[in-house]
Amino acid sequence: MPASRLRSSGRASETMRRRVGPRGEEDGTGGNLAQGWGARRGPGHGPRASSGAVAALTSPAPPTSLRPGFAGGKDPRMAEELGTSEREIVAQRQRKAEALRALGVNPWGNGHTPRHLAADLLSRYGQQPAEEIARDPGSWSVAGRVLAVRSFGKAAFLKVRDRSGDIQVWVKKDKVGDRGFEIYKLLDVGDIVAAEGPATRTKTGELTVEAATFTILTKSVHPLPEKWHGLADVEARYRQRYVDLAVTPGVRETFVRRARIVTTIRRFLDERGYLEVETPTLHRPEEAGGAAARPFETHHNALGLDLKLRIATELHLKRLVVGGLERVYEIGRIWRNEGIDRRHNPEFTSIEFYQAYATHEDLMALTEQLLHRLAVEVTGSAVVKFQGQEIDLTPPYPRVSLLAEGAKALGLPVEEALAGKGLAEALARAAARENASEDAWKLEQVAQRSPGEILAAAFEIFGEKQLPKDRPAFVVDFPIETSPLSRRRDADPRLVDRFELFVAGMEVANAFSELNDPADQRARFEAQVKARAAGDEEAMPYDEDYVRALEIGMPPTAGEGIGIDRVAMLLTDSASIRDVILFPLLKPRAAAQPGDEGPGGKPE
RNA sequence: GGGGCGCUAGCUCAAUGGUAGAGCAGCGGCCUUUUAAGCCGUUGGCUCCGGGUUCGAGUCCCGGGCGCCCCA
Repeated sequence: MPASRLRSSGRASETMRRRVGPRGEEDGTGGNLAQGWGARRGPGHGPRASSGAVAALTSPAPPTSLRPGFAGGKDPRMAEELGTSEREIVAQRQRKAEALRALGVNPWGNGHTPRHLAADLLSRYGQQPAEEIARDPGSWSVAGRVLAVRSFGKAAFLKVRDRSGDIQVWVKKDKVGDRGFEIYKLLDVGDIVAAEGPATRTKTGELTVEAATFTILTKSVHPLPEKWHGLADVEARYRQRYVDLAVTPGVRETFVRRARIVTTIRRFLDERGYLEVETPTLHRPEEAGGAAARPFETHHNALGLDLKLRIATELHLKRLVVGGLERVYEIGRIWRNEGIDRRHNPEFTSIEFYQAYATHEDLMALTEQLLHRLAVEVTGSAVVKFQGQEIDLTPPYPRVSLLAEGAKALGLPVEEALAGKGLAEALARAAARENASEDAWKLEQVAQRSPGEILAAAFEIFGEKQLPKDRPAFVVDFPIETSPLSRRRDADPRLVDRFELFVAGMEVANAFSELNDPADQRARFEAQVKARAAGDEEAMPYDEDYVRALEIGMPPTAGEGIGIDRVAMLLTDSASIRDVILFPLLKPRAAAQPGDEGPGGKPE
């Protein structure tokens, strides 16, 4: 089987670079899909803002104390007039929170449930003109984060965002009353507010809730990024994704799409009789996960057991096929202890699925259907735009022979290349040709390996860049050496029945007819063990239990892995995998070492 | 691991080696139909960190940190 179902991110190339082995897979987010963000709160709980007044009365002063060292002669009462460094802004806002308490409003209260969404107003009124809305303005109860405030003396327009979109709220003193307006005056951009009132359309044409009641539900004490440019600092965006999601256009949509991708895949497979399962993420050291990758190591205390985080879900899933679950899939997290770049994050999500009585050919057709459906359901079109390139995901996808293209790149006939005849010389020539490039180094690295591995490397270096850019392509004809879990091809035992799907230069899927001959599997594992002994840290361990499972008998099966993150990149036009992972792994910021004098710290 | 680029106010960005600035946000004032509302006034700085050169460093040099891109 698929030695490594693909990893969502084109690790394949990396893999090949290093050792031409199987590649990984990935997995999906576990369990529940995005079901909705719905509010699950029940009916109102108790009183709101019950004891605010007491607190307020007893704490009118805290603010000033928050500003150390600012004795500069200003009236402490007017502390608000002091500066606006972040610390000062926080202090100001906390003071406003206290003022809210004095008004009987708990600045971090609970118990309010809006009855409508921004989108509800839009679907009710659409483009109706003001006069028509006025005939049935209703009473709309909305809540959300304030993203902008345009204020006038006794009125203001707020841009409020909830999970469905944005809605303007119009706060007018004569409508919300004195108390409501006092509350409004303590509002800052970033606060969560609730408003209720009739719908209207303003002179400028914007659908608006004209608040009859207005309150602040949650005080935000840190200033939000500037409204026009938003958060541009990439590092800040990843480290404070909550801010990024709140203010950066498109970020929410990206993750909504990602969730849709996962649900669509589930539906697609469920419709075809697949069973979703969950297999262990903690593996014993002697277990082969099913990919070529270095694992994260961990330890179970109570059992005194060394464990590793899974690098693939493959071998467990195939055990389930042995057990009679003929169509299974798992969407879940995979960990690989590798470098980080635009296409790789140490933890990522894969889906692997296995279907008994199917071949890799069947999976090619299935993959085409799935990708097409994902594009249509998630983006609305079979033609997606990725980094300026239009890519048509309408089947069928062309097939490219790794073997033929690899040999061609080396200037050798296929048979000679596979036999290893003249390979070394051809490789040397190719390396020389690539002189200026770093690829020469890669070619040298594989020079001592088997013909199949050399051909795979040659394809990776020369062939991948020739793949069509305006549509996906299946790469087929993989050498057996690169695929320790794939079924040997009946017509040519030097090859396996495997394919990889490339889109936009990324390896998006990896699949094969599964190897179910236990004796062959033993031999493949032995070869892996040898490779490991020879220094290949990504080679698999010999998984005795898996071979035993094959001895029980696995029906003829085909399996595939798809990198969810890469599909998400493709369908959200994201250049970096970090843009489709909510909390990508980053190095911690230096924790300033006070005691650290550093070099030259001493006087002499 | 190597190379390039970046790091200045809460945010987005300026600043021939010579007093660290603007816009937004904030604060005060005016303003009950705004759309980056507007007008007047105003506060706010460990210029990523540590050394060095210099009369003088955000700027030049060395070392370090984090990030991005390319390469490995």
